[in-house]
Amino acid sequence: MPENKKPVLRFAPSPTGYLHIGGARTALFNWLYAKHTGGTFLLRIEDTDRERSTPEAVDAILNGMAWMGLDWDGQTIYQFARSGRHQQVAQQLLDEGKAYKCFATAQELDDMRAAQRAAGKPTRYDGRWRDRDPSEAPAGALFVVRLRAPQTGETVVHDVVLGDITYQNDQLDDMILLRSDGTPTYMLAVVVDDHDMGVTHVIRGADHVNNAARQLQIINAMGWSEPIYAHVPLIHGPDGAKLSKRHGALAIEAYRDMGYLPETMRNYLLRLGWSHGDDETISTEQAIEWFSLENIGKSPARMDFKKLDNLNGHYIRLRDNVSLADEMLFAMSRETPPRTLEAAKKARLIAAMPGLKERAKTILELVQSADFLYTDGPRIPDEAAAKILSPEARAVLARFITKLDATEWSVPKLEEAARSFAEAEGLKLGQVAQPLRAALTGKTSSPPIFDVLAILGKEEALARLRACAAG
RNA sequence: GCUCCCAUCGUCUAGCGGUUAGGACGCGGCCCUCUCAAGGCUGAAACAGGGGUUCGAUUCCCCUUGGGAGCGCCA
Repeated sequence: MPENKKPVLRFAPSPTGYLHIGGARTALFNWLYAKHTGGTFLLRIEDTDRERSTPEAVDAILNGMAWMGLDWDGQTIYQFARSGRHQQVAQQLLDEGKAYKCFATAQELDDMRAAQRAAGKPTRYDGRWRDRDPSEAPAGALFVVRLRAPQTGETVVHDVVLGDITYQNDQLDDMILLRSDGTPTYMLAVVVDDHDMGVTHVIRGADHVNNAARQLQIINAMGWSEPIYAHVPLIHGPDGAKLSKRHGALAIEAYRDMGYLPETMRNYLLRLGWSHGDDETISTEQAIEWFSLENIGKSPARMDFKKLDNLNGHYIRLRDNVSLADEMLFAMSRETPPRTLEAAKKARLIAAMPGLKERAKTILELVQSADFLYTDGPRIPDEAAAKILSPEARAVLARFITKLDATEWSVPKLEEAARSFAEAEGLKLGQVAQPLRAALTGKTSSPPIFDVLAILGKEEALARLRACAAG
């Protein structure tokens, strides 16, 4: 690329499924690099496989990008719409003798590969039509267009993360450019589109390294300049095996549904395969400032949900109370059956948020931990809370209610009341606080109990306590 | 089978010839404390193995082993 030109990046998913975690990271790296360099970030949907591409998948990818907060420049490019141009390039290659027609049938090729495999040989197209004249083919026979790839020498992929990767040309065969129905293959389409779009840097999954060599052959045949490659090692499951649905190759939106925040995902995915010294929690702004291709690691990484949880807790604590309430409401709206919250309860939720968000690792946990705020009336204690509410504890509560009723309803006064009450009763504060918590929230853990008292309000709090004390 | 890539605590990683091998998550202990968290302090925990190169290898080279990717008229 010209020295003084801004980089042009692209994310090029195929719409044959949702946007998974690996794709999201690839998109993130491209986006970050574009932001970092002031370059352009383009989105190209690789929908040349008409059988497998679906509009639903396109939506899933677009929605996933939006949720991740990754925006792109200009219009989304659909590869299929450009097939005319791809064919034009193939024709040019054909005209220049850099490509040729191959009349071998699919069955014929299957047999060829089976025989090669059986003989312990590499499975490669044997070039059977490379030097034959098309006139030798049966009249009207279908053909594919293949690249007349170099048979000697080597092709080297200069990769910023992996270094130079050298392939002997005799290890590479003549790849198909145009299928027998005349449609372009992925190999041709990527090269042509990247060239036409002015793409300078190709950041993509390491599952494409082998493709890079073949794509380079097309680039060379066309006399185009090669992009800078950065192949990012793949993400593996917790067991080190290939990421499968079972352990995390989920749609990026599944992470949203599990209660993770997009800023968490950006930070987590960034650190999975990229580093900046000892820095762990890196804001998106810092990431843009610091991101570099050189610091991408070479080895595959595994998903670690514990660490994801920890990071998510961090970002939950950083969020403002209102946006957190909105996240919770969104999560509740997706439950079956969906739940909603009236305005007064939402206000109560927001008031309680500072105490709530300190203790949650996911939005889902937040929703659960706040359930004592959604409705009025006595709580049904869970198992552990029921244990605390012994007859003695209820008696303590009954005595404390009288004092509480005469106390000014503010956090400091309430705490003061509880402390002096406990002292007078010869109890530890916990022996008063825990029954209070159990009666008020139905649980054994909650935000600080005097905050809970204050947020619930005198009337509601006393009602819950009276009901509990009465058994 | 063939081609290519990778290899530091359980996990994510720092390290770019000389370090008490650092940080983070998780795990243990202590502190704080009305619970649970958060936070602070602290402990255990790694250079896959073997050869070289070098005064000196976690670091450079080779082999082994172990992982992974690719080998479609899919992308």
